[in-house]
Amino acid sequence: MRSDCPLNYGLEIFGDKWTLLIIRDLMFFGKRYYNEFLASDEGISTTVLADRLSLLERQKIIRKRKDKEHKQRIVYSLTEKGIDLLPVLINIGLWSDKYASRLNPHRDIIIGAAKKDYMSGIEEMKRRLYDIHLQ
Amino acid sequence: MRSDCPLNYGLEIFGDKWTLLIIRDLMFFGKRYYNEFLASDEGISTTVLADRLSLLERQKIIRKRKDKEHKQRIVYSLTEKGIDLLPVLINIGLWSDKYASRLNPHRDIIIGAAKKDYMSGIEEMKRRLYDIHLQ
DNA sequence: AATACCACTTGCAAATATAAAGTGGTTTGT
DNA sequence: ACAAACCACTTTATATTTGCAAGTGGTATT
Repeated sequence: MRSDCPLNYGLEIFGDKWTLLIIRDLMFFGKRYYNEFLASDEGISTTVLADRLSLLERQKIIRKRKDKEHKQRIVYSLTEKGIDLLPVLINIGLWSDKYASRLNPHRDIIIGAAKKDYMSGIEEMKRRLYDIHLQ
Repeated sequence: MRSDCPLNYGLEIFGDKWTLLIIRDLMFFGKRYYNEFLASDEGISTTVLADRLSLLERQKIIRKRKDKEHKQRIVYSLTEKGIDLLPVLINIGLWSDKYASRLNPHRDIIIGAAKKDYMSGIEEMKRRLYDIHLQ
């Protein structure tokens, strides 16, 4: 049910594991194509992926464009609204890093980017994401 | 499917709307009892509430205790692991506040607490939550 | 002693999410 | 030029989750 809580607004949109994993892939792993998302370690299904991409596009968190060279290929990228989710993802990552086992390969990409210099790290990452968004 | 990504660890646990709404109720609205959670605006069902409380307890994000005066009454509170989710919730709230309509009554409680002085606000709120946790 | 309250649990229908296979077009390789 | 492979999805069928109503075994209130 919808409510007037601002937290609930966000949770209605991305309070779902798969949605946030797609945003993670765009944000930290530089993925852009449908089949790149499909290949993620968590094993998202085509149905769920299509559903979430369409939801994210309707919410204007991501943008869909056709690749200039390959007509059948579609390029996804984060909008400003999507890029603004970086602090949310970073803080989920920092929390997980504190409470999960440290032995994993993705750790350096997500946590290393944030931990040492949290705010300036976010600014730098935002700039890079904007570049991709605007190119 | 489980993966080695630190983000995924967190999402496996609380990457679910209802779970985060319960944490919100504990964190910002001072709720402590089963029927207080049931009464939230979003209308959680008893089945889902019982399921999520048990999950959160198994993950040691919340703690269950019996009320001293009323034996049948059970008091829920956030553990340190739960309190450490504050930056996640705050940032979801800040994002929602930026992109949702501003006309809602919960806004001041969540956003007002964070926006003006973000870091020291978090520290103060953590202290209050620890007091509840330790009492 | 009866009634109300408490934190759940159970049973079941309905809604939702998911996997597996298929579709129609595009590009690649020969 | 033609077949095979690739692309981003749909469709179909099954599995899971959810909401609802009612019930449970206690405890507190009147």
